[in-house]
Amino acid sequence: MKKNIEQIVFSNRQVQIINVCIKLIADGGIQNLTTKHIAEQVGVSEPALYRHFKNKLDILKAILDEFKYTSQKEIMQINNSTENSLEKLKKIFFKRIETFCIKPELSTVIFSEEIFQNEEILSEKVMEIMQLHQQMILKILIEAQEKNEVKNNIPAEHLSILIMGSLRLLVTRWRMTKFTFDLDAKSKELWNSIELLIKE
Amino acid sequence: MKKNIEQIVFSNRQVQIINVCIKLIADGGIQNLTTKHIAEQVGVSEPALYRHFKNKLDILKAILDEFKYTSQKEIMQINNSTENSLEKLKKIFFKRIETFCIKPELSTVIFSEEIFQNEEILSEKVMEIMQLHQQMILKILIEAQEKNEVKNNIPAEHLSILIMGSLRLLVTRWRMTKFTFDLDAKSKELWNSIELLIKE
Amino acid sequence: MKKNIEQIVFSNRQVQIINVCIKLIADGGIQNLTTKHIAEQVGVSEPALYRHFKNKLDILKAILDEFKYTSQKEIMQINNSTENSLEKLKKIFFKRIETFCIKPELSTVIFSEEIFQNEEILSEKVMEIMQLHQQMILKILIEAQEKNEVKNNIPAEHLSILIMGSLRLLVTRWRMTKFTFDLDAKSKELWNSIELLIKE
Amino acid sequence: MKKNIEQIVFSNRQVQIINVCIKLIADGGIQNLTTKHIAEQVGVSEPALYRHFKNKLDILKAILDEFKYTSQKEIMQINNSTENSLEKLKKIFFKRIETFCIKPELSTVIFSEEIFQNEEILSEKVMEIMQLHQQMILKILIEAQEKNEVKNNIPAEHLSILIMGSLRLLVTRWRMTKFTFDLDAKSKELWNSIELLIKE
DNA sequence: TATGAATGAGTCTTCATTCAT
DNA sequence: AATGAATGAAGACTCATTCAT
Repeated sequence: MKKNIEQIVFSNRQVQIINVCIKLIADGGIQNLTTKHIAEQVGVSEPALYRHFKNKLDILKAILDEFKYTSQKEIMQINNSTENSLEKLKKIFFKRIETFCIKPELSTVIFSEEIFQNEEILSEKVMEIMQLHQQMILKILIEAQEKNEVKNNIPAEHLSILIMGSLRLLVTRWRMTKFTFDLDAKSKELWNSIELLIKE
Repeated sequence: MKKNIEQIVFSNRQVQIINVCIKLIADGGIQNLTTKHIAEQVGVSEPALYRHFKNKLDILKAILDEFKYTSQKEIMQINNSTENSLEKLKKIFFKRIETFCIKPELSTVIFSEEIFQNEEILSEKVMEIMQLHQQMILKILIEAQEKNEVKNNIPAEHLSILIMGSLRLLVTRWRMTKFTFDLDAKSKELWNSIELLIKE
Repeated sequence: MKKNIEQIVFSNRQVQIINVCIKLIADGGIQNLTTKHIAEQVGVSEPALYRHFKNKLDILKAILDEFKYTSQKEIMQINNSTENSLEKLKKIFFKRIETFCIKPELSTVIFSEEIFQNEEILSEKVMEIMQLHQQMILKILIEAQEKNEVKNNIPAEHLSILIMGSLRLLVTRWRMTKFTFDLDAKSKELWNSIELLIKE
Repeated sequence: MKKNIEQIVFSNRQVQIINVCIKLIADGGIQNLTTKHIAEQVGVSEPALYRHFKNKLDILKAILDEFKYTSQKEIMQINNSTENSLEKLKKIFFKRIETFCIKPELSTVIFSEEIFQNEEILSEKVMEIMQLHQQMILKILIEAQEKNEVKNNIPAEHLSILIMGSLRLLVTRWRMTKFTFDLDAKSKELWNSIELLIKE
């Protein structure tokens, strides 16, 4: 919010590599992300990867930058709309769900902070992404409480943890059951319950 | 619940190795868990490890088995007490928090399902552990609803996701901020809010 | 005879590796065939070997395939000639001797079935090679008996064992005396005796 | 013949270890002969083996010494009998077959000179054993030729190669077909053919 | 832009052997 | 006579990366 959103431009090949990497991590964890596997999946030789990224670390950075950029844009857009606060929260909630429905592998990568804890620079980026969401949701929740759209007797921070925590856990369960249930439907039901609970 | 709890006995050395491994994973992710590092931290040569575990996979299995065994015991004990249902939930909630306060590294390992997704047998164990908790909490929540200790207009499953999801997210934030805030205090506040929300 | 001869193409490096391996086995047995030694003798690093063969087993397979292919070709060629049967036998006999004279190390590898008994797939290949020779020699011997070139009162199978057995033992002695006698000369003398014995 | 036969005394445990080793080599080649496997099969711990043999090399020496001692005794006995020369040859021939019939694994070890070529001291012992047999057979063959029991127009050395070579090959085939044919019967038939060929 | 060949550093694991008990 | 614990050396193989073409 403080920093400007940096426009990121990736070449087609870079985007392809990023997506292949997300899939590889989703499939077999960070240990599955080897240059050999990436090259195989992309359909080029290993050295070719180095034309597009300086090294493996740079690919991981790119994954996070891409995600950060996209979700930042989405969140901003929702926040700048004229809807009421509760509606904004709902939109953010479902935007995330939508992202994962479209690209399920992403959920594995984004919610596995462990993957990026090896490198200072990566774990910082993960923190940034988490805070980005958290602060925006907190801000909107406080607005909502001020406008009496949401209960006042619960600290906004706790509401934020409840909402995002349950979103994360639902997605985690979806992922662990190999995406076998309908995340879209389940998340709508969950949101209804959340609304019921937090609304004044 | 269906299966009997299997008693697991690990030698001193095995327990030491298990703990070293948990620390290594917490420090630098699964990629940091190499036989070289384990041996260094334990203070023996690499081959010596193979006297105590068949191979690396067996150590990871042991970590999960240990945790499963311990939390199963705790949960059973709480469930068999004569307290009311809400009190039981609270006890389970704080028991988990306590476990992580005592051994913070464990939180990294236990909530990073990604670590274990490489191997079928490990991800199955992770699923078992998750289901163990989930099912017990669900059961207690339903009892609580029947006894009107907890709101009836929200599906128990959603309440379960809210409770466990927020617990997980709080712990995750604690971990990502390098254990710099007082988890014990924060969790108590969070629980108060949860109670406020879900009580009739 | 039933199956077609499969053309095998090995790169220069592959051929070099194969030959180095044959030498290493001849020098110090299968226990001497380590990736370290192979790499040293080839003059590359150990990992480089894996660019040319999937693993060590594949190198051993290649050794046998190469030999099988070569001797199959030779035998076929001799068999398809218009010479009389005894002459064919002689040609096959001396062809094998010639092969070993040119590449003495090969004798160690080829007659040491023990080397390959570790792996099902290798011992099968060894069997194939043995049967290939045996069946052809048997066929020619039976023809020879029918044409009265060779004694009829001895089963062809026994003659085959006598011929191939003595060839093998002569080569084994040559090998065990570190190739110090003139195999070429000795084998000619031996063949004369064999002819004297088996001719009508 | 020149040297005296050295009496060798092995303890029960030593004999057990020797036999286990022979089986292990027969089963999976020299690479299968590890202290771990030996200990497992004997039913003791690895260090216990070192109470009975100085090291692994000493076990291999013992295998060869045992075999040498036994066959030396047998051969001497046969040679000292009053039978005619051809009969002696036959006895030696069948004595070896009998040995293998009783202890099939031995055939793998004894005819796989490659196993012992790693160590000078072992390959020397193998040579000694081979020469022991060869020289005795040669001596008897020459006697037989002098007494006109056997053809004179073939060098005794060639007859020796034919006899021992075919014995070896028959046994090798028996071994490679996993001892599935009746070696005893087949060897009798083979000997008949040999006699037919070499008798005057 | 791409690749075939290569490699130093490191992976997990097994080897024969020793030592204190 | 035997073992539990340990280890230096070595085993096969993989890693990310470089370089010449």
